[in-house]
Amino acid sequence: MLRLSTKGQYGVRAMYEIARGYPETPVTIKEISERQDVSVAYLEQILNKLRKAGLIKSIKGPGGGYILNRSADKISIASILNELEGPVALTSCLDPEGGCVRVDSCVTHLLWKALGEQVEAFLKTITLKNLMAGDFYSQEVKVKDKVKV
Amino acid sequence: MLRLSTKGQYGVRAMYEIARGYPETPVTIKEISERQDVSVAYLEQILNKLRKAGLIKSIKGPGGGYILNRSADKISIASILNELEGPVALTSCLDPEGGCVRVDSCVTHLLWKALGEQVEAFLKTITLKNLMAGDFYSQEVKVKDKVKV
DNA sequence: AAATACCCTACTGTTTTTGTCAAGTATTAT
DNA sequence: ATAATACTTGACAAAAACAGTAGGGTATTT
Repeated sequence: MLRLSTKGQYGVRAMYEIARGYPETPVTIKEISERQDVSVAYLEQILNKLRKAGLIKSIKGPGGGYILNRSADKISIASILNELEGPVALTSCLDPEGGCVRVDSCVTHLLWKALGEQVEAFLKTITLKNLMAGDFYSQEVKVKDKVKV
Repeated sequence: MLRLSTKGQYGVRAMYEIARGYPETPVTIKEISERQDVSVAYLEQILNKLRKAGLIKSIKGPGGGYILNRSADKISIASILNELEGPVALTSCLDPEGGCVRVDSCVTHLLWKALGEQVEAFLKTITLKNLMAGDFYSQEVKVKDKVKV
């Protein structure tokens, strides 16, 4: 259950490669493609979104490539996935645009909401820098002491 | 991102209805269908899985229906979702059957693993009883202090 | 002006999801 | 017995989401 799309996975891995070049060396799509074994065309789609979101910037022409727009410790995994897959919304009920017709009567509504918040909180605490260092400080993600309906 | 399938959602809601009848009254599919607005045919599939998993038992014939196999405080949301959607496996990498060809080189492997474990831990702490009471004690789900690769 | 490298949109095959349908089996009440 | 109730099972199909390709375009450097 709860599979992450390849877009999200590849996106994080691509960001990891770009982070490795920061702040000096732009990394080309081709390099990312080879190192992470993802097609250039597919990466183009992914990096485009991340660029538009302001996470990375691109430099055209020879010697160009992609580079982080801010330092690795300021880019969370959550911010990457949010751009590529949208916000965590375990049910259509919880889609940002709303549309839950049963909200009040839906007994599980708050449950999914709490779980979503927990996931989001976790992903926010982990940055690209953490990923590169290979250690995840999971600072006690606490959702809520008690949620009473 | 991370959408839960309707099967999982309906499953939890169906279990909620069945829990309401426990331990006296078997609840029929028809009743669940009406109260939760899910088709009888679809519920049949879902309840069948839950029955085979031993979470509920069925009583045939008039006056029959479904009933919990153990008390509501002994059935976690995790156990329901696990039957209907399989274990949390955010990437194919983490599928129980294995098959990750890159494990060592995959920088994100541990990240997804940690997140999955966090989700699973959260869902395990919440039981049908909690759901019925409407309060989720989220007892500080702590993943790991520090994971060093 | 040639080479490099990003930019953008459309499209398509596959897989998963979300159900429906039809025919069956078991049990109870009369 | 038999009719009514209710669960059981497997096949199937429409629709949505996913994963990725293709092909042309634009900007920059040497």
